[in-house]
Amino acid sequence: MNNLSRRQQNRLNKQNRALEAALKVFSEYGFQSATMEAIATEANLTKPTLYEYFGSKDELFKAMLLAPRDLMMLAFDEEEDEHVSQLWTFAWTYVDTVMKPEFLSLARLIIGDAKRFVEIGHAYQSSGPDRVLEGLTKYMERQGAQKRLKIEDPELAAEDFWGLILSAPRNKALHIPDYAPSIDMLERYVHNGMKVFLRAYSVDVVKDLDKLSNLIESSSKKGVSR
Amino acid sequence: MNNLSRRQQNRLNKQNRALEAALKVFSEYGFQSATMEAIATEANLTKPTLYEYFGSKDELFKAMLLAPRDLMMLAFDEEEDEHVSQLWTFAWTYVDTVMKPEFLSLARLIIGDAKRFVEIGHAYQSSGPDRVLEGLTKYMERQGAQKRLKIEDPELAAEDFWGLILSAPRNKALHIPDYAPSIDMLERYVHNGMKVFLRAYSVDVVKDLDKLSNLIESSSKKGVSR
Amino acid sequence: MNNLSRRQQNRLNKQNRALEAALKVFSEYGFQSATMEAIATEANLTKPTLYEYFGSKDELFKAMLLAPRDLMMLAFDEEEDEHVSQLWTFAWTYVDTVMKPEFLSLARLIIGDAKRFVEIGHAYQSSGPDRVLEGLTKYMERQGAQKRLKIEDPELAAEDFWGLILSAPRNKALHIPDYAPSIDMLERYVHNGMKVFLRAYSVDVVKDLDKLSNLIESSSKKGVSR
Amino acid sequence: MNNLSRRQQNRLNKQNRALEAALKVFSEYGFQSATMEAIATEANLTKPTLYEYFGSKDELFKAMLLAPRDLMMLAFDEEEDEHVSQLWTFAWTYVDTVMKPEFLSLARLIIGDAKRFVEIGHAYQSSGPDRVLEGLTKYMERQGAQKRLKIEDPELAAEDFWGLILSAPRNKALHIPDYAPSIDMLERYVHNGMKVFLRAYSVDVVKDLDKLSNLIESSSKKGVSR
DNA sequence: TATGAATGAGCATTCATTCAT
DNA sequence: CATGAATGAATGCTCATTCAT
Repeated sequence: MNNLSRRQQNRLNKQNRALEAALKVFSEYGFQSATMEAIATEANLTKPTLYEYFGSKDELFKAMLLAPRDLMMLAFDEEEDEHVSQLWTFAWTYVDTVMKPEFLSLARLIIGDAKRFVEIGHAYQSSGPDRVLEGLTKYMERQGAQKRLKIEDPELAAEDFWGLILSAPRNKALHIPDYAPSIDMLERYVHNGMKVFLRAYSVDVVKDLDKLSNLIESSSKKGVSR
Repeated sequence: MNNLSRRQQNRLNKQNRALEAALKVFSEYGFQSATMEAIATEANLTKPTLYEYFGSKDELFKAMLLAPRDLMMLAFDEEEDEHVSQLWTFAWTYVDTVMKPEFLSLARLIIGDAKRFVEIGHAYQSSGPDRVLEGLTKYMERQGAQKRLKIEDPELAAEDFWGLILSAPRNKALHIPDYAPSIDMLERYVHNGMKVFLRAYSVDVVKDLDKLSNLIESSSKKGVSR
Repeated sequence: MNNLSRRQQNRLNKQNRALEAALKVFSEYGFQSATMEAIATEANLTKPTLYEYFGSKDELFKAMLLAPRDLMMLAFDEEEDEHVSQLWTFAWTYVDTVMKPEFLSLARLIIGDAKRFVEIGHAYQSSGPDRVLEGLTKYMERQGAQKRLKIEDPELAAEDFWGLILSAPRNKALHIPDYAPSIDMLERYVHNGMKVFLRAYSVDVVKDLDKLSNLIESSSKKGVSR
Repeated sequence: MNNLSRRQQNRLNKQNRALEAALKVFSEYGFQSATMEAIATEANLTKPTLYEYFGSKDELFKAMLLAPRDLMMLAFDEEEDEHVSQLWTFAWTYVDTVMKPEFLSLARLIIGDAKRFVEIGHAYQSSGPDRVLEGLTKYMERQGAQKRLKIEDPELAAEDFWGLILSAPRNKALHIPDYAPSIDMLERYVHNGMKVFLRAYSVDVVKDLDKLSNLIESSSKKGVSR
C-alpha cells in the first residue's frame, strides 16, 4: 500500500475528495440539480480535473454510488448459540446504519434515478440489501438446522425479519426527509419487530421472549443501547 | 356534472390531459430532466397553455402528484367475522395496486424529490400510506376487541402486516425498475406474509392457518387470484 | 355632444378608461415592461378589446401620449401691463404642472423611448414645450414692443426664462425619480430665476426687482403662493 | 500596467468590448429591448461569457453606465483673470460633450429607466451634472470674491449659467433623437446665454459684453470655433 | 361586439463539457 | 498534468397577438 509513488497517492487522494464531494452534493441536490461546479468546489478541485478523472457527470455519479462503503458488520458468530441476542445486535446495527440521514439520502438518490441509471440500482441492490439479506439468510438457515427457529424458507424468514424491524420507519423517512425518528421510535419498532418475529419463528417461544425482555430491560437501564 | 359549458368541459379536458402527460413524462424522466416542452407535446398542448393552467413547473408537478387517484379499496366489512379472508383480500388488493409500474414510478418520483418538495412527501404520506394504515389499524383494533387476533398495539400490528406482505418486493422494485415481480413471486410474499402474521397474532392459530391454506389452494385452482 | 348614441358613449368611455390605464401602467413600468394584460386589468377591459380599439401596443402607447391633456393655462392678459406679476404667475403655474410626478413620469417615458417612437417625441415637443414657448415668445415680443423688457430675440428670451426657472430642478428630477423638490426648493429656483431674468431683461430693473420683492414677500406671508 | 499576464489583458480586453457593445446596443434599443444575444454578438463574445463577467443583464447595464467616462475638462485656470473667455471656453467644451449623440443616448437611457434603476440615476447625477456644477459653483464663488461677477448664491449662479447655455437645445434633443443641432444653432444658444448671464451678473457689464463680442467675432472668422 | 382561451416567437439564464495555456 | 476561460445547447417562462364562441 505504501509502494505508490507520491503522484499516485496524490491522485488517489484527489479522487477520494472528489467522490466524497460528489456524495455530499448529489445527496443534497439530486443528480440533475447538482452541478459539476459545485462538486468541484466542494472537493477543492477544478472542473476539468473532475472530467480528467471521471469523464462525465454520469460516470462520476456511478463511481460515487459504487464506491465501496463499509455497510455494516454482519458477522454472526457461528458458534454462538444465543440467537435472540444475535438478532438483537444485528437489528440495532442495521437500523442504526440504514436510518442515518446520509444513508437515507443515498437511497433516495438511487431510487429517484433508478430509471436513468439502471446499473446503479442493480449494483446497489446486490451490494447492499442483497448482501445483507444473504448473510441473514444463511444465519436463518443455520438456526433452522439447529432447531432454534422454525425456518421453512430461510430467505423469506430473513426478509420477514427485515420487514418487521425496519420497513415502517424507513418508508416514512424516505418520503419525509425531516422525519428524524427518535431513538424511542426506533426502539418501538425494533422491540416489536423482534417480538413478532420470535412469536412466529421461535421453537421455544416462551424462553426466547423472556430473553428478549431481559435484553430490552437491560438496554433501557443502560440508557441508549447503541 | 353535465351543466358545464362546453368551454369548461374543454378546459377540464385539457387540464386532465396535461396532468396525465405530466405523470407520464415526470415518471419517465424525473422532475428535473422532464421538460415543459415534452409535457406540452405529450399533452398536445402548447407551453403557454401549461403555464396558464399551472403557473410553473413546480406547481404542475405538485398538481400532478396531488391529483386524486383512486388508491385502493380499503373497506373491511365490519360485520364479517372471517378475518383471514378479509386480510387476504386486503393484501391482494393492496399489493396489486402498489406494485403497478405506474404506482412505483410515482413513488420513485416522490422519494427522489422528497428533499425539494417537502410538502409533497407529507401529502403523499398522509393521503397514501397513512390512510391505508389507519384503515388497517382500525381493523386490527376491532379484531383484537373481538378476540380473533392478539393485538396489543393495533398500529404496530398494521405496520407488521404491511411489512410482511409488501416490503421486500416493493423495496426491490423501487431500486430496480425493470424488476417486474411475477404473480408467483408476489404470491410467495403474500402467502408467507400472511402465514407469519397469523402465527404471531392469531388467537386460534391452527384454524386460521387452515383457512389460509384453503384460500391459497382455491386461488391456485382458479389460476390468478386477481 | 349629447347626440351620441349610448353605444358610442360607451365606446368613448371605454377608450378613455383604456387611455388612463395605459398612462398609469406605462408611466409606472415603462413601455416594454408594461404588459397589455396589466393595462387591460387596470382599465377593467379585456385584452382583445384593447386590440379592437388600438390595434397594437405601439398604437396604444402613441394614442395615450397624444391624448389631449390640458397642459397649463398660458393666458397672459394682453391688457395687463404688470409684466412682473404676469411672469410670476406663469412661472408658478408652469413649474407646478411640470414638476408633478405624473408629468415627470410621462416625460421620462417619452425621452426613454424617443428613438423607437420618433413621432411621439415630435408630437410631444410641438404640443408641449413648443406650444408653451410659443405663447411665452409672443408675450416677450409684446413686452418688447411696449418697452417693458429689452427683448432682442423674443424666442431666445422665452427660452432663457424657461431655462432659468425650471431647468435645474427638472433635470435632477428626471434622473432621480424620488427627488421630490420641496416647495422651498422650487421657490428658491423661481425667485432666483425671475431675479436674474429681470436683471438681464428689464427696462426698469430697479422697479421690477422691487415689484418682485413685494411678490415674494406677500407670497411668503400668505404661505404657499399657489 | 504592463505587468498583466496575457490572460488578464485578454480578459480586460473582452470586458471592454462587452461594455462598448452594451453601450451601443442599450443606447440603440433601450434596456428592455436590448438582448444579451445582441450584445454578445456585437462584442464578438458568447452569452455565457457575458454572464461570466457581469452576472446578469441588470449588472451589465449598471456596469456599462457606471464605466468611467472622461466627462469633460472642467479646469478653470485659477490664476487667469479673464472670466469671460473662461466661461466661453467652458461653455463650448460642455455643450460640445453633452450634445454628442452618444452622450444624449446615454442620458435618454438613464432617464427612461430611472425608476427601475434608481442607483443609476443617483450615480449619474453625482458623477455627471453634480460634479460639473460643483466645479462651476466654485468658479462662481471665486469670481464673486474677486468682484468680477456679482454672485450672491454661487450654486444658483452656476445653475443659471448651465440653464442659459444648454437647457433649450438639450431638452429638444432629448425628445427628438434626430434633432442634430447645427453648429449655428448651438452658437445662437451659447452666445445668447453668455450675453444674458453677463448682463445679469457682470460687475462691469459693458466691458464684459465687449469682450464677448470679440470672442464671438474671432470665432466666426476662424469658422467653427471648436 | 366582446371575450376566454390559445399560441408563436423570444429571452434570460444555466451548465456540462472542452480548449488553450 | 492541471487550470482558467470559454461555449453550445437547452430550458423555464413571458407576452403580444389572434381565434372561436
